[in-house]
Amino acid sequence: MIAAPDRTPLPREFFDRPVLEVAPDLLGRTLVRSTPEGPIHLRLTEVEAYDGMKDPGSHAYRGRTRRNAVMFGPPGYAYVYFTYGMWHCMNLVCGPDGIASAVLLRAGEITEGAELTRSRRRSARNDKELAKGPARLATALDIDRALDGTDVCAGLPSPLSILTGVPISDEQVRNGPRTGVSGEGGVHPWRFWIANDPTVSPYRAHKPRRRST
DNA sequence: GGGAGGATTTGCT
DNA sequence: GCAAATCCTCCCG
Repeated sequence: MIAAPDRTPLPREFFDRPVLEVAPDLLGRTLVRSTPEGPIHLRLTEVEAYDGMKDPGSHAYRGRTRRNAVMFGPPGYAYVYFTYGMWHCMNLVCGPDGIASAVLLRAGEITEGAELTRSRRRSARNDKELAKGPARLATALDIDRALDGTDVCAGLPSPLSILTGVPISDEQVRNGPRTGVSGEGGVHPWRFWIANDPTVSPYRAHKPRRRST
């Protein structure tokens, strides 16, 4: 018999572990974004781990700044940053207070409230593309820096929380190099996704940008 | 489906 | 100044 999904939010202890344990364990869980129009549910299908100050791919590599301060705090909080002049990306802070590790939420499947996301994702040609990529995910769920530092373990109602759900089996987890990470930080196979899931974003190696003419 | 080029602004060196 | 944990449109095949 199949157990019903557990709708309690993941407790803080879930995030208070090494980030390389937490990242694959997040796959298949449901991120709940509560909005005035109603809840949006996102089943996580792809994530990336950023492992502390030693990780050259991490925003924490060059130390604490105002931008990345949440990464250095306690686990179970959202770190939301702005990049490329246009986009937001969301992470979940892991490990104990003082260790700047986090998991980037890269893609997922909208399982409830898709109609609330389509007006923000006009370029999506089908529902699989609504949250296929970290900035698309944040756009679909109306996530911006106002949510930086949000406690995702506070319990409902909260702007953001993660339902315990039903974890997926290890056999369904794949891993490989991180996407779009420059330099030596890109070599770590710390991107995790669900095998054969159509909402996983395509792999793209980092490409330095040329100056405009 | 994949590559090139542009968009657009913040944060840090 | 310039790079940035990206995405979109256009074009090609």
